[in-house]
Amino acid sequence: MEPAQRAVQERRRAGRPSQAVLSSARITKAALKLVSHSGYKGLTMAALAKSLNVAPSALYNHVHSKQDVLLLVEDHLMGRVDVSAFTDRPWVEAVSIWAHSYRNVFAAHLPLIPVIALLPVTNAPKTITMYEAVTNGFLAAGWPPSAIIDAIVALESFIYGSAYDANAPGNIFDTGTMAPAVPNFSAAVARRGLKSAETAGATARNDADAAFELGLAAMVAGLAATLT
Amino acid sequence: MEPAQRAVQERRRAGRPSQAVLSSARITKAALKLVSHSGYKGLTMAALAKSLNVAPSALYNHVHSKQDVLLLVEDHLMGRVDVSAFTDRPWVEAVSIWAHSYRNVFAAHLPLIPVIALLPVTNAPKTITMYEAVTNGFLAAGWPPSAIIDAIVALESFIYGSAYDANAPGNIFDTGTMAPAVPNFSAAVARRGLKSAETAGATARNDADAAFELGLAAMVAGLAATLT
DNA sequence: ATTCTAAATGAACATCATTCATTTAGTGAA
DNA sequence: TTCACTAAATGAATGATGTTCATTTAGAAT
Repeated sequence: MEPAQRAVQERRRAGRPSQAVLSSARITKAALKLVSHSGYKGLTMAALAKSLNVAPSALYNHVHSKQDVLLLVEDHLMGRVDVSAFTDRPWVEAVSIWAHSYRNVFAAHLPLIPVIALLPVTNAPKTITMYEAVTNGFLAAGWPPSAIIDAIVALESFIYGSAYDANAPGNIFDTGTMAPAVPNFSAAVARRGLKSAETAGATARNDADAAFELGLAAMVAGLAATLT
Repeated sequence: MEPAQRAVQERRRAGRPSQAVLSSARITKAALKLVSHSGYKGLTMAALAKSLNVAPSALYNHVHSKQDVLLLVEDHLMGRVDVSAFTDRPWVEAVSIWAHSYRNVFAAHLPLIPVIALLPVTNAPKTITMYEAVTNGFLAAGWPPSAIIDAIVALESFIYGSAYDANAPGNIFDTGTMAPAVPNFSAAVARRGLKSAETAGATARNDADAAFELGLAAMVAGLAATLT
């Protein structure tokens, strides 16, 4: 059998191969595929190595740690966040489109949120590019440069928290045996999302979506008000 | 030596002791002390057991998992969140006081955020009590019950994200070698927080605080506007 | 007296990320 | 050409950590 058609089961012999087997891009794609199949619980260095037909220790020639792998995945996913509206739509609409896209992408990748929120963007080119597009949208809308980053951070904070909330179970506010002790909260939970005349046209598909729409509209309106 | 004055080094012999050594309350307090001394990295079941002068396996007679320990700690900390303003202050001010307190408490306990955001409150009495107080404040301000939970969830989402951001390193937006490729973002980062005439009176102690104040004011104003 | 349950010990496990010695392939300098 | 150096692979070992299980002991219930 030709080396180029090496079967998955065959062992490669020790030593540097003529053609490099691994690369950041291959590791990123394999990690993403692994996550989509088995979730983040399935994303272990051993499983990642196996999916690349490589020994686990080989990965460490390309990344310093598993955190590095997560950063690669994070940056790749950031390319899926839709910033296109910042070039041709009004600021309020563009922010909404961006925020929805951003939340949707990372709601499916919760374990990356600490990575995005805490690690410098220095080695995340797609992330940096995303920020440039957003910044341009803010500038075009007349935002003073000194306030833009704070506004973006505020919106991102809400987006990250909303990504978590999108994964909350339906019974998250179940008060159980304490219900009689907290009647007003229990009643509010029971009435959550009941259509009123005003909200009859709303389109939220579930509770988490409704909370996200409400909070996003509020923050965007509040931020827009600080501009005038 | 009396059993009551047992030294830390002595081993207890196997078998059920006359007086129970462990309890949820003791485990909670020991976990909290451990975290305050060594952080969440230091909160291992082995270290927790050692601090209680107990074998690690003994903990599992009182909690099902480490997640359970985190839930105990989370609920205990929720008692530190200040909801007092909801009884005697205007809604806008009360929400601000509550949100600041909430963020400050959990910014020091980041690993608990997934626990709060994803686990049912059913076994977290202090958390439930906190929600009742907040709900009462919303009701007193004239909020319709059907909208209260969504509003609380939206605010909490922002608070959780802001707790993360409060732990971000100072160089989180360092674009490094990509700076020339993203000039507007880099400039906005450089100008972040520069005092303008309008913000000259602001009191933010650092960038994260400034973003939190901006976002909170925006969301509170936006939410208040939906009431009228 | 006997049985059952709760709560402790201590040993063992399984899972993981990570490190290290070793091997092999290419590259650049002497 | 030779030699040294670096890059990239293997495979074995390590250390940390959460968790389980058999066993022991104490008190409560039958």
